Amino acid sequence: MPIWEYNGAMARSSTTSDVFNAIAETHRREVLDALIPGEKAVGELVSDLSMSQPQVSKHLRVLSEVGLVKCRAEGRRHLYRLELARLRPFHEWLAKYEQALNDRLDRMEDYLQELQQKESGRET
Amino acid sequence: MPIWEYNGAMARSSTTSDVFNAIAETHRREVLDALIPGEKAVGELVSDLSMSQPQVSKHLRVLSEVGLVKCRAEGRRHLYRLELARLRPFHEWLAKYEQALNDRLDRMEDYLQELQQKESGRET
DNA sequence: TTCACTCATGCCGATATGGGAATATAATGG
DNA sequence: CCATTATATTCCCATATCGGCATGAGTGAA
Repeated sequence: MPIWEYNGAMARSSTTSDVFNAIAETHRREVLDALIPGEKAVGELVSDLSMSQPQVSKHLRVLSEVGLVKCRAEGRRHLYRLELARLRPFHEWLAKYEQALNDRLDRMEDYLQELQQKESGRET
Repeated sequence: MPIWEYNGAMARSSTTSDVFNAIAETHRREVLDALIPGEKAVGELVSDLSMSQPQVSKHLRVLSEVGLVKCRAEGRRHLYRLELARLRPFHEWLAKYEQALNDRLDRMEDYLQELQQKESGRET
């Protein structure tokens, strides 16, 4: 279908280049977890987690595309390792909300202080 | 199709009760962002972000189901607010990796110290 | 009550995605 | 070169999900 006849119906925003989507899948998070102790070959992951080999490979590919893991070939084994730096977007996203929370608390504190000052002003 | 003839092909693990999946969608994260300043009605969200009303409502529903937002009815307006406490799963998940990172650094330090001791032992 | 307003749902089409099975590709050992 | 081991890729199906559109539901006002 030509793009100019585009219907308007489009599913999810064609992601998988997005860290948030990469970690959305339980199995993918399991793979990441399994890599915490350190570098592992695909086969090890397959037996550690109980997933099929193609399944693991595919998830590794997604994780790889978003940079959450890096691969190193050693002979015919492909060793994958975490790339923790790539969690940064997620970390920053989260931080934004903490910041917001703190700001709110600060404002509330200011408000309370203001109230107290008014109180003490009336008392003198 | 009867369940006992179940083929084996199953798409994603039927989520949407998973916080990680809830924030996987860009639009959903936009909704959350829009709520940072504070409680807002659906209509406000619709005009702030430029999304259709049903679209916003549906995303709010998902966010609601995983507890990331709470709703309060005021007349015919439905006011949604962030439920920051629900960000905790993210924190914990992230912490696991930061912990792992620190542990690795510690181990490396230990290793270096060990090396130094061996060195100094040989030097005496 | 009836109309207007605000939001939630249901239905539908298009698409993205995950998993299984089989197969291709790459590296190692004989 | 051939067999084996270790991964990656392809094909296919069932399902999940998104967005648009129309409609239903709840509340307030005339």
